[in-house]
Amino acid sequence: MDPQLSSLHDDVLAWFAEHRRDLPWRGRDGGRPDPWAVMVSEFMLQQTPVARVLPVFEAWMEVWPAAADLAAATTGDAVRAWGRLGYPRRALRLHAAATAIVHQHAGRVPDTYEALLELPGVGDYTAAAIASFAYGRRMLVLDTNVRRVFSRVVRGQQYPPRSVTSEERRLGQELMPVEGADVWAAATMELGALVCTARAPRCDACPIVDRCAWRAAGYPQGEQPKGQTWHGTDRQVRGRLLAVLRESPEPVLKGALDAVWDDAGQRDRCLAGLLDDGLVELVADDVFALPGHDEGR
DNA sequence: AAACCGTGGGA
DNA sequence: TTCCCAAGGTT
Repeated sequence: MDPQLSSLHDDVLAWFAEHRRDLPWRGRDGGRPDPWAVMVSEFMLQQTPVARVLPVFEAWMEVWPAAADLAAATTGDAVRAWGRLGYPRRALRLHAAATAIVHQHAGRVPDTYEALLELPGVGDYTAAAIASFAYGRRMLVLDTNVRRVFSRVVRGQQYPPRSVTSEERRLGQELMPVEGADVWAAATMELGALVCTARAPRCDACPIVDRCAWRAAGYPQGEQPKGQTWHGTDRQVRGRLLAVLRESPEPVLKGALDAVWDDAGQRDRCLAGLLDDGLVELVADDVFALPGHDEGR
C-alpha cells in the first residue's frame, strides 16, 4: 500500500483510539455492538446531534430492546417516545422498518447493504453505517462529517458539494483501508464531529493538520450552503401541532390545536398533512390524538 | 432534482 | 438576538 496513505490511516486511527467517545450504541471492549441498537441510533442521529439523542436512545432501548418489541407497539407510542428529536416521521419509519424486520427477516436486522436499503427510512448512508458498524462489512460510509474532512484534507475546500458526487465516492473508496474499514469509518466521522467541525475547526488538535490541503491553501472560505427558512413554514406549524398531541396523554379537541397558529388555512392544511402522514389520527369529530390511541396492545 | 421534513444548543 | 447546523431520507 501507498506508504503515505498508510501513515494517514495510522495517524487518524491513533487519534481515534485516544479520543473515541464511549457512546452506548458502540460495542464494548472491541466486541460488535447490538445491530438493533446501531439501527435505532442511526435513525435518531439523522440530522440530530449526539447530545440530544443520548437520553432518548437510552429510554427507547429500555422499552424496545429488540425490533420485535417496537413492532408490537403502536406508531403513536413510537412518536411520543421520539420526543423532541425532530423529524418525527423518522419514528414512523423506524417502526415500519422494525415491522419489516419481524416479518421479512425473522426479527434480525439485515446484514447486507442491499437488504438494509430496502427498509423504510434507510438510505445510502444508514445502510452503509449499519452494515459497517454492526456487522464489520467493508462499506464506504459517507456522512456529512466524513465528506467535510475529505473535502478539506484532500480537495482543499471548506465544504463538500451539496450532494454526494461520484468524485467523492471514488476518493472515499481510494482512501478506505482493506482491513478495518469499519474503524476507519468511525474514526473519520469522529474526527469530523470533534475536531474538523463545520463552524470552528480545532486544527490545533488535528492529527493530520500537516497534510491538510485546506490549511495549506490558507483556509479559503467556501460558499455557505444557503440555510433553510423556518419562521412561518409548514414545518413550524406541524411541529407545534404535534407537540400538543405528544404532550397530552389524552386526545385533544381541535380548539387546543387551533390555539397554536393564527392562520387557519395554513393550520388546517398542516393538520391534514399530519393525518395524511400517519402522525396524527382523528379519534372522533374534532378530536385528535397520536395514532393508535385506543388500540390497546 | 430541488424542496420538504423539527428541534434546540452554541457561536 | 439571530443565524447556523446536526451520523439524511423521501418525493
